[in-house]
Amino acid sequence: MARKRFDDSNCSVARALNQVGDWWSLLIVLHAMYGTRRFVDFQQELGIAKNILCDRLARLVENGVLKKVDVGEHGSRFEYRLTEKGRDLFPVVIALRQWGDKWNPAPDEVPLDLRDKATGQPIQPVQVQNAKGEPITVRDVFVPGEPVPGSKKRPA
Amino acid sequence: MARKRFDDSNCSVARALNQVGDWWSLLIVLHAMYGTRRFVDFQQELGIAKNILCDRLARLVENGVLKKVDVGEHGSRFEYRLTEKGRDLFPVVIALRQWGDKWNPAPDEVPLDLRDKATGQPIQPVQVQNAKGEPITVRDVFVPGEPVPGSKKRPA
DNA sequence: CAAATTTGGTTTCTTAACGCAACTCTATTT
DNA sequence: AAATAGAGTTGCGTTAAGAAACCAAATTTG
Repeated sequence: MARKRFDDSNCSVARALNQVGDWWSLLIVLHAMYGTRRFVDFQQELGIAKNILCDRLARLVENGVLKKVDVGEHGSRFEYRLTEKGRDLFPVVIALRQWGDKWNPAPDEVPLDLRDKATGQPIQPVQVQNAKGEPITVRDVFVPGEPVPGSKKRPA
Repeated sequence: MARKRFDDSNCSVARALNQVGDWWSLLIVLHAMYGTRRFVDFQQELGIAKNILCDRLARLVENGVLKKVDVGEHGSRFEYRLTEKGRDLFPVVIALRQWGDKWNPAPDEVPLDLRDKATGQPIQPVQVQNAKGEPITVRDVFVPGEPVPGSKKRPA
């Protein structure tokens, strides 16, 4: 996070970025979705400094993305698990993953083969869809009440 | 951006975050999707410092998300427009927007009413879908070749 | 034509965040 | 009882973010 806070911004994207918009938070959420739950595992998998990890986990818990669960088990006492709010970031993370795979592919990396447990089939690319379920782009949409974007510059 | 670079990370999410994962970049892309193109407009709409805006625009151009177009027009010489790569962030931005609207609603803000130009109908929530087009959650997927996430901790 | 403005950008300087390493504290294993 | 692991905290140096001032070219204004 930077110094500029957007908690009170009137833009929900800005507020969302305020919660998960820094370097590490989304990666933590990503790994949490992959099944990581414990402090040391996050630390080793991400290669993140411990104090930063502390800070990010605390903030994610504070924002309701993760919950801290006390598990009194063989030396490991806490687990960080996704809340519903956190799990709801699934489309965001997957969309970002697919974007990265498409536009910045690594030669030595397979482009994420996520599959449906029920069917074993690969998932579809995340896309924005209209009411009929057809994929649409940024050029196909408008915000009612505003001049159509692209035709003319917005007043402010 | 922070000091730790992920250009060479073997995770495409990390690499994606390397390009648009800081505070401002995604907001710039968002506003570009709303139709903003000129330096001063970005600056005023976002309330961003000019040097940071310079830096972010340059980086986004460098990464192929925006392109800088010289338009010799009444004192404004450049426009920053989305490339296809940039427009392809549409699902990411919308998913993030919808997540923010859902989980951090602002009392005085309407939760984004994006509509299809063709039909005038609102768009659907961005979701991850299986091969049949059914929405699925993080719990419904697995990565082939790995132990099923959630059942047991991954080796690394 | 000269002065003020606009646009896009650079420089300077302060402040805050990042990252490493070392240290702490509790619980567990040996 | 000593050693180890998990989960942090503290200190400190490095680096990036941010505000504000300054710059230069083109444009508008008077």
